[in-house]
Order: sequence, then C-alpha cells, then structure tokens
Amino acid sequence: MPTPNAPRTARDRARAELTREIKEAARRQLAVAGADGLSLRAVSRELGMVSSALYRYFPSRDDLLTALIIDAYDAIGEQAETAIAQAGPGPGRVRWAAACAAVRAWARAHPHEYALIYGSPVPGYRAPEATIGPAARVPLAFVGVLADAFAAGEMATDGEGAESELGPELAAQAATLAAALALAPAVPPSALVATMIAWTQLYGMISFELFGQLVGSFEPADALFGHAVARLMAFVGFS
Amino acid sequence: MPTPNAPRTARDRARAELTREIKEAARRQLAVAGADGLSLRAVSRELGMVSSALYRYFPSRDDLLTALIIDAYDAIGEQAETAIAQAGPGPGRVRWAAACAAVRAWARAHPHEYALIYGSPVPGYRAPEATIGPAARVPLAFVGVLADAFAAGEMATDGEGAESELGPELAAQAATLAAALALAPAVPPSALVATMIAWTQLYGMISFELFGQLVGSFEPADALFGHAVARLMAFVGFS
DNA sequence: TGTACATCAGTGAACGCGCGTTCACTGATGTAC
DNA sequence: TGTACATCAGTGAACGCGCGTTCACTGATGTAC
Repeated sequence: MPTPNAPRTARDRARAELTREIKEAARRQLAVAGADGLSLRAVSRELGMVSSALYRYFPSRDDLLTALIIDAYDAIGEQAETAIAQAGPGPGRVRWAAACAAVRAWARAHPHEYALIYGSPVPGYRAPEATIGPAARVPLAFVGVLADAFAAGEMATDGEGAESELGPELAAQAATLAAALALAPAVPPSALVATMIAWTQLYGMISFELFGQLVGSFEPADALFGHAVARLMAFVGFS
Repeated sequence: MPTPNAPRTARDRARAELTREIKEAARRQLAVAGADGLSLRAVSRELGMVSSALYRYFPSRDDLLTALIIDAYDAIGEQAETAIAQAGPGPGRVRWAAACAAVRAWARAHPHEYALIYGSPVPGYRAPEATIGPAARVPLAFVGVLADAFAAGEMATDGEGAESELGPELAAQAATLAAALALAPAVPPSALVATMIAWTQLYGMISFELFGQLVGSFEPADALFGHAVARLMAFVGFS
C-alpha cells in the first residue's frame, strides 16, 4: 500500500528525483557563483542534460531560485525546531540556547544558502508570497520557546514599568504582533521586543562571522557567540 | 598659490573629475543591478563614452568595485566620526547614541552601498588589503567613544567578576585586541566584547531593516531601533 | 615665445564568451478500452 | 492481455542579448628646449 500523495508511476518517481537533483546541483552552483550567478546552463551541464530540459521542471530561472529560497528557509527553520524539541522539556533557557546553536550551525554548514536568504537581496528578484511562511519559522520557533517559558512561570517579569519603557509606538507594534500571534496576554509586548532584538543580534553575529567581518578580531567566533547568547538570554528575561 | 597635491594641469583636473563621475555612475548602477551586475559598459553608456575608455581610469571591473567599496567604508566611517564629534564633549552615551543613529542614517540613505560592504560577499571577488583600514573606521569610532568614557570615569565597572565571566578563550581574544588597540589597561576586555556585541547588534538591526526582514512586524523600525540602542548602551556599561 | 616631441584620453572594431528562453522534433512511458 | 492513443521528458538548433577586455588609431594636451 503506497503512501498517499507519493509518486505512483516510474515517471513520477523519476520526476521527483530529478527535481531534487536539479536543486542540489543549483545549490552547488550557488557556492561558486552566488545567487546572481546561478545559471540554468551551468546546472544542466552538471547534470549532463541540455539546458532547455530544465524547463520541464522549473518554468524559469527565478522559479528555481524561489524553490531554493523556500528550501533554505524550511531547512534552517526545521533545524531550529528540531533542536528545540530535542532539548527536551526542561527549562526554557536550554531550548533557547539550543535553538541559537542550531541556527548558527546550519548557517556555517550552508553559508551560501544562508547568504541567499539573509544576505543582500538580489536586485530584480522579488520574493513571492510563498516564501513568507517558511521565512517565519525561525523567529516563530524562538517565540514558541518564549511563550512556553512564560506559561511555565520561568520568566522574570519586569514589573509594571516594563511597558512604559517601550514608548507608545513600539508598544503598539508589539501589542499588534502579540495579538496576531495569539500570545497576549500571557506574553508581554516587552518580551516580544526583546526576542526580536535577540534575533537580530543572532543574525548580526552569524552574518559577521560568515561574511568575514570578524577576521582579525574575534575569530574563531565560538567564544564570542556563546558569550553573547548567554548575555542575550538574560536580556530577554530567562532566569 | 595652488594647494599642494592638487591637480596642476587641465588634464589632471579633468581626470579627477571624470574619475569621480565614473564612480558616481557606478553607484547608480549598483542600485539597479547590484554588485554582481555592475557593468563597465552600462557605466560608460551612462557617461556617453565608449566602454574601453574606462580602462584609462580603472584597470578592470574589480578595481572599480574596490574603489566603490573603499569609498563606502570611508563614507560611513566619516559619518560616524562626524556625528561623534558634533555630539560634543558631554557624556559618552550621547556620542554613542549619535554614532548609532549616524550609521543607520547613512545605511538608509545609501542602501546599495551598505549592501556592497556589509551584504553577502560577491563570489569570485576578493577584497584587497586596502579595504581593511577603511572597514575598521566605524568599529574604531565606537571603541574611541568607549575609551573616552572609561577615561572620564563614566563606565560602570562590573567588579572583579567581569573578566572571569568571559571565559578563557574570549578573554584572551579580547585582551589581544585591547593590547593591539592600545586600550589596555584602561578599557577592560569585557567592555571590548560588549562593544563588539553592540556593533553586531547594530549591524543586524540595520540589515534586517534594509533587507526587508522586518516587513510585517516592526516596520517602520525607528522605535525598535531607538529602544535597542538604549538597551544596548546599558549593556555596554554606559551609565 | 615658439617649436618638436612625448604623453595621454578617447574611439571604434573586434575577440570570445556565456546567458535565458523558444521551438519543432523524437522516442519512451502511461492510460483507456 | 493487447492495442491505440495521449502524455510527457529530453534533444539540438537557434534567437538575441550583454558582457570584459584588447588593440591599433587619432587628435588633443603638456613639456623641454
């Protein structure tokens, strides 16, 4: 009894496999030439096909690029989610730290895919809506850890002054977001802001490391990363 | 009496001016096509010249790119330095905040040049050593503010526990850097690490804003930025 | 001040290259009866 | 189970394009005497 939605025929199986191989070859291309330099002809060459054959699988170069972007977002998101799950049901700070380490590990293992999704945008390429969901997985994973920690009563509450510190505009943005994510009222807006700051910090540190801005100062970056993650957890409010 | 080192002849003056115009046209090209897409032919077209004429000014495409990179680093560095100088001799936190705001303002005003220097590296392009000095100006500007604040006794010292918190590897890296920058012993290594973290944070936030990762959450980012800068100053130790 | 020569900026043609995409085609695989 | 037809994957040639770089050249600008 075959799995539902699984390819039925040999043709379907061959198609699924070739689609995967095309994306793999394209990912290898990314490393050599970057997103701008991704070339259908180079991909087809690597697969021993004629370039026009790729059009049976992807309607255009941009569609292939989109597929790679979605895959990359999904991969790094899944890595974060898995790390959180494997960190088990202990204190939230363990899951948080595991997620940070997982994101960095994925980035270091796939620097060109990381650059594809978090680097400077490719001029002339407009990311379609289908990328929005996958792109949100990593930040949502962090928010999930945060919400669980609040539910478990682990978080240091800043007292009544916390919200006013945000200022009216930021408080409003955070409240809107908290409502949209169904976090209110358990998770205070200030914690959401702190998470966003922690996430931009994580991103900044990984990008500096990968893009070579740390060369000559804090390289290798393991110690700096570990230290920053620890400090950031206190900043977000993990006890 | 002409300024020393100033162009003497009409030919020299024309050369300096055209060099400037070429770089300006190239910067406009960056916005359209990105660093990868920067094309000598497009630049020459915009200037009404034949493409081979550019070789009188830049020996190759990569050399033009290098010139743009150095200019961009110098421009954002100078912006930071100027902002610090204009913030006057008051408390260091005022100069620090001014520097953060200046860096963000420059990035928003020149997003494509920002992407050129801080975005994902262009595959196949190797930044020459001449970029190292200009690249260091912004972080050094922050370090300068930090050192002044320590000299003025403004910084909250963390007590004797501060260094051990760093861990041996990070403490060693920071100590080496502090010595190289002639900051020891006035500026403790932990403050240098905190500055580095603040700088990666600043970079992460600006990049997220510019590269569109904030769309749908904390956009416009002014409030988030102001809040983060304030929190980060406390983190670094400004009182 | 005037002349002879050297330097330099810009031209236009050409080189060899790689690219995305289209199109009519052949032959293999799958489907309906 | 066997046959007739439809679907689909992959081919190879071609389209029009833009690119970086080289090279011999012309004419203007600068310099030395």
